[in-house]
Amino acid sequence: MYTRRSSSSSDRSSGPESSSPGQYSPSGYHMIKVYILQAKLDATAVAELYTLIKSCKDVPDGLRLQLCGNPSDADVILSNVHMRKRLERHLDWDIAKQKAIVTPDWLHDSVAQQRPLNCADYAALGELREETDKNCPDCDLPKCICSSESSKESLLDNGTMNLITSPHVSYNYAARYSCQRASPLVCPNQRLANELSVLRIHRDLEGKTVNALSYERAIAVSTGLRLAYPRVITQADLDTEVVHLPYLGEKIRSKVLLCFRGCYHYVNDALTKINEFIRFGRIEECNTIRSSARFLSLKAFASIHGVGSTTARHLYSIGLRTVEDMEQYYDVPIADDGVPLLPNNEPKYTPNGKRIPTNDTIPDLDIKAALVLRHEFAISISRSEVEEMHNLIMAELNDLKPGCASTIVGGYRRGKPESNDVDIVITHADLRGGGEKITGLRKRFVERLYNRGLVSHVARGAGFIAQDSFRWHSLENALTVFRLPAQVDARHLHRRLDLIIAAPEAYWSAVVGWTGSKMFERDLRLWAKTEKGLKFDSSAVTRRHDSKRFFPQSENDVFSLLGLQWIDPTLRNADI
DNA sequence: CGGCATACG
DNA sequence: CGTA
DNA sequence: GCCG
Repeated sequence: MYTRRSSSSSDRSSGPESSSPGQYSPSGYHMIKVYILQAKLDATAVAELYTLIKSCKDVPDGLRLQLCGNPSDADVILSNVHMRKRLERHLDWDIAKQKAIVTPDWLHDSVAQQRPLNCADYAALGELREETDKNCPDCDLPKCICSSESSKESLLDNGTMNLITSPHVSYNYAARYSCQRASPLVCPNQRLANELSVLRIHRDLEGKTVNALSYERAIAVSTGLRLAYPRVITQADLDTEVVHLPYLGEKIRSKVLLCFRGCYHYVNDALTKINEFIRFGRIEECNTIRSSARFLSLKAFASIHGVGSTTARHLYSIGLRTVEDMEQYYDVPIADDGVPLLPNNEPKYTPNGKRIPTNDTIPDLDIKAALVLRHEFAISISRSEVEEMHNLIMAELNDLKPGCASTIVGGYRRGKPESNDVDIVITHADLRGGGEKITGLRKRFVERLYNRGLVSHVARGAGFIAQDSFRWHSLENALTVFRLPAQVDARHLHRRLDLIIAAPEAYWSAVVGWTGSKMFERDLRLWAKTEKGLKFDSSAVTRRHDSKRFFPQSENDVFSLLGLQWIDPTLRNADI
């Protein structure tokens, strides 16, 4: 049974391991969700509060705090705003009355004593002292299932919290489209998938994209096999069922059989007529590919963000062989110690901790920058770090525009323990109708993150601080490079972050469109076209004959509009 | 033998 | 052409 | 490379 765990818009701050306020911790303290209202707090103060919250994780049996990206999800709100009028600019008064609103001192003192202190003593607004007292989460009674469950997201609450993937889907492993099958993250036939992946990458790098697509489909089928065969495939399986699987045609099937059967394979040697012995469980062609210098060079080139197979082949053709050759070719500055130098992007601060606006363009994530950042980009991102980034980003956004809802999508939502990047879909009731409102918010948000020193680069020259767009959009995305503040994470690594701003009517299409995996998305679109006469993209479902657009109101809506069974995000891992 | 996802910059 |  |  596969229970759904994270597709409501209110998963803002809910990783699978996060607790709701009603749950007990081993320490006896409840998890307290803290929101930081940034108005009247400078960047240094905010970073210090983040660090304090994070520091509690290292104290066993201590205070349990969780940074929270949205005030309505919070138990406690930290604020330096003391006037009702000013507060209402950032926070709905009805929500404020359901929270404990305290000064940052509450956090300092509570952390110092490793216990939640009495909120009333720290009330930020005299007018709300009573509510703050009443809503204070320090009560040690089970009835303290206080506040936040009641203030659940209404705008995007889609009523599909407890969907499960139909068992029927799990036995659908021979279906033609990966959006009809269940593809779990880990499959026991991993070796087969890895071998096929070598062939896929090779075909891709050599420009044979349709061949590569065939291998992708074969891999996607292999990933779905696990639920039908909860074990490694046997000879008997091969002889009966596997031969009927889609996308394992004559050529790929012979390689698959080779990989599984493993024992002997006959390659006709024209001269000696001697049968060659093939190593167990491997596809001979993969060995050739893996040891090819050209393959290794092309693969290394294409691993750089912004370099695809065409550019990789070009670089090879003009004599480049290593990424170090690329550094020379692209004039990447190298320090005395041999480490590539980043252009001087470090934000400058006033003594108050406010960033000095450079009024400059945001640096572009071009190939040169990507070369410098490649080592950091290669370091994977843990789930807790993804959540940390999300919380911080939403705290910033809700300070800029209160009331935003968001979902972490991409590999994180598919359950991957480590991510290469972070994708977040964001919406707000005010964005209905899209257009300039979305462009405006995206621009202001990225600009703010840049000025806060949280974003260092933006992909494809969208970095002009002042810039107008004429086009109408219900969805916009910003491909950025993000860094957690050094006070929050000493490594201060550059991470790739994709922000997708969607009109509310486009939200669920965007969530499905950005959850992936890549093959799952291609098959959704192919299924929609060839089987249903529909077009699916990340903003809507469109009927092809009259262009009528449909706006799904839940994730399940997307699937049912397309005539598909809902599949849990963790079973959409149709790629390796 | 034609099609293979769709959109954006 | 490259990225999602 | 595979499918209709």
